[in-house]
Amino acid sequence: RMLSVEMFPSLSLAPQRIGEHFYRGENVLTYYHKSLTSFISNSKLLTLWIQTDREAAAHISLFPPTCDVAAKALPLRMLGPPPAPGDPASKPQRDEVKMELENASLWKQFSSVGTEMIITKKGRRMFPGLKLKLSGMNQSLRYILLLDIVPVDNSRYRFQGGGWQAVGSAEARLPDRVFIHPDSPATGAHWQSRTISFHCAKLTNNTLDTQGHIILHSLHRYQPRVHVIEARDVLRWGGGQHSFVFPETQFITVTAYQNNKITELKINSNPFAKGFRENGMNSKRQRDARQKRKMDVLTETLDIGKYATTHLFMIDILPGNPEPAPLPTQPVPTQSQPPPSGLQCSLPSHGSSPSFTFPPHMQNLSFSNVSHNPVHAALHLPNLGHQAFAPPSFTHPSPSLSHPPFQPSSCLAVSSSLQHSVTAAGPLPNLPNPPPSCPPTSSYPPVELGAIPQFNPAPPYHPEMVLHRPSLLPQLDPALPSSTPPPALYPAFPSYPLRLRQDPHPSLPVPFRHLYRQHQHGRSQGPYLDVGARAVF
DNA sequence: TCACCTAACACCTTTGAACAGG
DNA sequence: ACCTGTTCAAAGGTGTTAGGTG
Repeated sequence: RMLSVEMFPSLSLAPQRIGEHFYRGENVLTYYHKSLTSFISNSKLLTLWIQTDREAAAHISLFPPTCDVAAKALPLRMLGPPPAPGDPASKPQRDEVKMELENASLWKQFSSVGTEMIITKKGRRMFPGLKLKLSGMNQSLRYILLLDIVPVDNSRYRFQGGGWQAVGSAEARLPDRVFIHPDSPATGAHWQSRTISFHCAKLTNNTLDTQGHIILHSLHRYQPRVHVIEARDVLRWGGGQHSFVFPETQFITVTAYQNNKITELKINSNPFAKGFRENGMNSKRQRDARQKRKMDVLTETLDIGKYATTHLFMIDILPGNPEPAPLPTQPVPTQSQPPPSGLQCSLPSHGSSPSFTFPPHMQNLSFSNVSHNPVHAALHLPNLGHQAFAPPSFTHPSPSLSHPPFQPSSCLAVSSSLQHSVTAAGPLPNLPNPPPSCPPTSSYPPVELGAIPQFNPAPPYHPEMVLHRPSLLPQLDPALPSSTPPPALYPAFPSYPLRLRQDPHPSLPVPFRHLYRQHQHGRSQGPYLDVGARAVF
C-alpha cells in the first residue's frame, strides 16, 4: 500500500508525466526508491519518504520501517509513554496550538482596498509579510512550519472601473510549492519565543522557475496557509498538523500594480520603497525635477552648440522642447466596504493519514543541512484525499470586487490527531540547533506603521478555531476516530490538501524537478517543497 | 488597439567585511 | 588576543517606466 495509487491519486500521473521526460517503464516505487537513494547519496537534498503506515511498510522491501527502529532505539523516556486516556498531561496541547497574525492590522489595511502582490520572473517577496505568533505548543516537541498558497477560486480577474472583476476561468493549476520555514524543525519553545516571519518566501510567475519560489498565476486570487506539523526531525514527519488561514491575507497577483491605492499603501508601509514617498528622492516630484534638470543640461549643451553653430556656420539647430509631458493620473479606486461578518470557514474531513518516515540512511540527516545548503529539499506530498478549503469571501467571486472582504473571526484552524509513536516522542538532544533563518536574503526592516493611516488598532489577532478537523495530512492510524465534517458552508472549490509526494526526478541536480514542466535545471534556493499539483475532488 | 508582461533604472535598506580604538 | 563601534561597498528589495508581446 505504500505510495499506492489508491491512496495517492496524484501518483497515478507519475508514469505518464515522468515518461514525458525520462521515465522508461520502471516500476514507480522502484523509481522512487532510486530517486531517494540518488538524492541521499549526493547529499544534495533531502527527500521525504512517505510511509502510509508502519505495517504496510514492513512488507515492502523498499525501505524497512526503520524510523520506528530508530525510535525504539531511543531511551524510553525520550519517546515518552503513550498518553493515558483522561490524562490531561498526556495530551500536551495537541489541539490547542494557536496562531496570531501579528501584523493583522496592516494586512487589514491592504485587504480593505484589495491586496495585490507583485509576482516577477525572478521572484518577489510578499508585502505585507506573514508575521505570526504561536502559542499552545508543546515546549519540547519539534515542529515544522510550512507556508503554501492556494487559489481561492477558479476565476481570473481584471481590474476594471476601480475594482476587481472575475473575467473568466482560472489558468491551469500550477505545481504547488510549499515554503518550509528555515527554522524548521524547531521546538515549540523556539517557535513560541519569537515572531515567526515568512518574509523569505518569494512569489514568481515563472512556471519554469528553478529557484524554488512559489509559482502563481498573475491576476488570480490566492490564500496563504500556514501549517504547523509535528516532526521528530525533518525526515520524520507525521503526527499532528494544524493549519491556519487568515482571510485578510488573501491577495490578487499582478505583474504591475493596478490599484494606485495599493501602490500608495505599499510605498508608505514598506521600508524598501521609502524612496518613493512624498519626501523621498525617488518620489514623482523628485523624479520629474531630475528629468527636468537633465533636459535643461541637455538643452543648455545644445544651445551652446547652436550658438557656436549659428555663429560659425549660420545654421539653426534649435532642439525641441525638452519638458516632460505630464503623466496621466489613474482613477481613484472605489471606497472600501466593511467585510461581511458571521461567516465561517469549513473544511471537510478526509481519509486516513499516513505518517512520514524515512529510510535508515536518512535518519541522521538534519534539517540544518537543508537550510544551510543552497540546495533544499523538494518534497512531494501525496494526494491525501478530499480537502475542500473555501474561505467565505471568495467561493463565489463577486462580479466586482473593489477589495476582498474578509472575516477575521473566520480564520481557519485545523488540527489533527497524531500517531502515538510520533507524538509521544520527546526532544531529541542529538539534533542540531535550528539553522539561522533566511540566510541568503535580507530581512524586512520594521514596518513603519506610523507612516500610514491606522484603520484599526493592532490587538492580538487570533484565528478562531472554527472547526476542529482531522489533519490536512492523512491520519496515521485509521483506527483513530475522526470527526464527521459538517456540511460546507460554501460550494467546495477544488480542494487543496497539503500533499506530500515523492520527488520523481533523481537524475536532475536540483530538488525541484517539476513534473508539470520539463527542463528544470539550475540550482534551487530556499526551503521549499513541491506539492502535487492535481486538485483532488 | 489593448491588456499584460519584462527589463532597466534610481533609490533605498540590509548585511558583512575591514578597520580602528579600547 | 579579544571586544566593540564605525565605515563602506556590495547585495538585494522597492516602485516606476518605456518598450515588447500577442
